[in-house]
Amino acid sequence: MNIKIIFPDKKEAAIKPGITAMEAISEWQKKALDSAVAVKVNGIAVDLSYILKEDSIISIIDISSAEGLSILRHSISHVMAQAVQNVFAGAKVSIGPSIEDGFYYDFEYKEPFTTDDFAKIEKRMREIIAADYSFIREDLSRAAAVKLFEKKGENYKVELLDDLSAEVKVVSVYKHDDYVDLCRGPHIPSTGRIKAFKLLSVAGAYWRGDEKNKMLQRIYGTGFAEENTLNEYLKLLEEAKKRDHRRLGKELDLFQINEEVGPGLIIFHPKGMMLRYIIEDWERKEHWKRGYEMVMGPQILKVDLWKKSGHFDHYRDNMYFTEVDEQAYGIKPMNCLAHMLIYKSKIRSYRDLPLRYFELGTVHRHEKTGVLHGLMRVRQFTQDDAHILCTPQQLNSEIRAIADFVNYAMGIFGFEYEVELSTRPENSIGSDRDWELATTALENALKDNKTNYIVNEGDGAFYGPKIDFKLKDALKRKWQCATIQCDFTLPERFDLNYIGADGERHRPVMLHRVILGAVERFMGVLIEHYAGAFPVWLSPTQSVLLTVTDKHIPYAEKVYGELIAAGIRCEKSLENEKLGYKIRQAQIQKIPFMLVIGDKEVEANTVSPRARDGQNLGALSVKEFIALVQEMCEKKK
RNA sequence: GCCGAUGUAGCUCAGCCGGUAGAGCAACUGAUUCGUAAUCAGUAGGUCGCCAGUUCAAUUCUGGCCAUCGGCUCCA
Repeated sequence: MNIKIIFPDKKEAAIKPGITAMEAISEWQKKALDSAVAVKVNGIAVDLSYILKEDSIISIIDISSAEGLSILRHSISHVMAQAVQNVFAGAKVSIGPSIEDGFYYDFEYKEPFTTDDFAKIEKRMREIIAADYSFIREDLSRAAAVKLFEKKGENYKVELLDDLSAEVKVVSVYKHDDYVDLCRGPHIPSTGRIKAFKLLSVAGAYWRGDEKNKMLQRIYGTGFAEENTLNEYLKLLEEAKKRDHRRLGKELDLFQINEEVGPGLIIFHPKGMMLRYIIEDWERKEHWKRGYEMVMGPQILKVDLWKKSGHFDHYRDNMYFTEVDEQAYGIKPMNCLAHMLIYKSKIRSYRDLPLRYFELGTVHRHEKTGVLHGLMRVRQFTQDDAHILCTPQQLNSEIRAIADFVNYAMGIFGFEYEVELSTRPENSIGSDRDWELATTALENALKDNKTNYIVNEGDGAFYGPKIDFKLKDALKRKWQCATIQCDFTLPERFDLNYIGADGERHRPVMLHRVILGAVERFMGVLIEHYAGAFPVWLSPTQSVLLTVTDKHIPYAEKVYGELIAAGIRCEKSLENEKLGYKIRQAQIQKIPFMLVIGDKEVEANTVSPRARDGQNLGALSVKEFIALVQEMCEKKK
């Protein structure tokens, strides 16, 4: 009995069962095999050597697809694991998946690996690739697999096998040369198919991502179909480094982090502070437009209040404490407490709700040393924080309005973002029912707004579930900025009430939310997003006056006076240098407009703006230039 | 906090097997007065992250600490 095979072009073939997918494809379109790394049979990814036993719809997994590249990288990780074991006898393997831009493999070994070892490992990898070993899949009973890896002393693999659910009776292993790995596959047909790879870095990583477990050594690498795409990627990494906000922060004189002051504490220089002021100023107005009221709480609050809120029990490790007049105080790590006390200062009616309290609130959190990172992860930061107190009925529209606000704000800056819904964590307060209500409220709002999101189980705050909005930095690392957290618990703990239409007391719900998140982090992402070349409305310096010779200084001073009087942020470059030099300096500082001032301009009473992109705007009167900049600010350009 | 790497002039980086340090840019001084990405010459600038130890002698070797970088864990 023949079986029916349907190829990607819908062509059908009747073949004898028992031939491999590769053979079947070869009959269909031999050329397709040149760039095929694996194949999908009835929607399931398998090796090209997969034996066809039943009617099958076949599609090719090509190296040019994301899936194909991922399979290639996974195979490279196996080759690397073998190479590491060959070079470092006794190294134990654990897991080695492909990841977004490459792959890694985690090892246990008595000595630390360093990047100096890469040359040796890569050399051995090239030998393995040159030998063109086939990847051979073998299905084993679970017991046989345990025995196999026990014999090899691969206790991490044994642990993985032990933890499989009881229903799993058969597992697969992949072999090439003398290397065997527990693996679902699929893999490329043979090691010789690897054309371009590079090991990138070593790092510690806890076994199974749990800090209670042993720390293994992770080697990161990447691989591509061809040498030139690999080189392009490496070049891209170099380019990304130039966008690093820590580097640009120094080059553009925006901020410093000083060892004498302490880690994770930011000192804003004039230009960084100007950028920050512009962002905050814009944001305040956006809040007023949306019915928020500005408030401000104190920096330190008595410890008893933090006990009442649950922060002392659940957040203490992240808090700083101090003592004043024999009274214990906690330095605020969040802004919500004062906002609740504002709510409580009066009897509230359902007619008053929702109340939206907004505070650019500076908080302190004791972050672990190893996580500090430029502006992105600091110990003192300012949140554009708000707490919305509303009735349960208002919850949906409030959440949706916040999500729209976030979307509007991100649109102003041209950010793409990802949305995650985080559910109840282990160490949390509140009843199951409240968590259920809160989570559903968030989820419904996302659905009503037709937002794509993923669910992050157990990643919520201790008092409630949250919607997180994540932005990416230059190296594609994701940073949480905006967040909406739904909280039934703190209103309970603080006994917040409102009088309903029925004359009875009711409990309001509280939303915690930030739009930009932490101003510091947002600025960090923003700097990388624009690579330091801020649009005119955000640029700390919008224009710089460049004199051709000393004799143009008086006119430049006059223009300067007019520009700053009109609110244009302007600098003077009057030093005795050639114009080319001044332009280069201004270009490096990424200033949007350079105003050239020479004889022509003095005579005609004009300025000649040169845009950052090199474009010459011709002669403009000072008034015209002011209008141009003001219009760009107005339009957020 | 954990694993690894790194720390030399304001910045970017050299400096071998121990004999108290250099380059480019920036700064300063002078000359030049110049039209769209670097004018020339000169000068100055360093407790070699900090603290111990080994040594006749430590930027160099050893230990501890601090900070930074890449990850892990955690997070705005």
